[in-house]
Amino acid sequence: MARAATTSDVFNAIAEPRRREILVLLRGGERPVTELARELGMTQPGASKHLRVLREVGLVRDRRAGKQRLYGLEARELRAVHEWSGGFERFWNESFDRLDEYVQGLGRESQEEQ
Amino acid sequence: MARAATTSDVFNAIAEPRRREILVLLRGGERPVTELARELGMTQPGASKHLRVLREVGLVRDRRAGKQRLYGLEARELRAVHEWSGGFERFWNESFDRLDEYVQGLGRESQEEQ
DNA sequence: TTGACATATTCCTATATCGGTATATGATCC
DNA sequence: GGATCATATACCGATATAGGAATATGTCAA
Repeated sequence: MARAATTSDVFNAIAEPRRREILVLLRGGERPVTELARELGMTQPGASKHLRVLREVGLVRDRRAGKQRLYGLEARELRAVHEWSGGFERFWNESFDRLDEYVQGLGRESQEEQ
Repeated sequence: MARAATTSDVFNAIAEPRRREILVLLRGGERPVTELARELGMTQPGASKHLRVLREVGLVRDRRAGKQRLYGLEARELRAVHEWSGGFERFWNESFDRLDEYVQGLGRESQEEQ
């Protein structure tokens, strides 16, 4: 078995950095493919292929506007990612607490050294 | 070029569902590989390989405990995921607003049909 | 219809999986 | 040391990329 398809999952879709960049750019409003490609320094086919993945997982919607096709954000699915990662909030706070203890421990040690 | 390494990024590491399951399990406390494998219905080498990825991106730490090696959560890096996805919060709310408008639009249409 | 512009798809190659099986490494205890 | 338990690694196969180049599809306008 190989890695799961990028279109199988929002988590897989946003694993690719360029796709995350696209999503961030789209926060600034709808855009055609060529503009996205230009702003991100990639080829038009490259951008098109990433947008296809994003569309298949529902992170992006498209609509025709004359000769162009405008892509826009459809962020609903990102909520799942936010909530899943939020389920670990108390653990990263815990980590920081442990870090604090560690730093205090260092402080005590340096006092003992003197 | 192929897909980026799973160890290149927290986003890539958590793209794999089994790895997300492992992280969730570890919220219940440290565990040895064999127990994780048993609880998730996968082989021991399978679990080991996933844990290696998680360790390389810093989502998991390990410590020896006698004959066993205990794996524990290191959730700090998940904060980045939470914050990144949180940057889209106002957009998924917007999406719901648009959905409301859409539903109201449907309502108007059905009234017009009568 | 033809031309021009915008976008999508196809074909290609190199690469990095994921899962399974077999095996190697490591630690503990006698 | 040797046996045993716990874990990691190596090897294999099938598969799904991501990017680049070339090309196909689609849309508008005259």
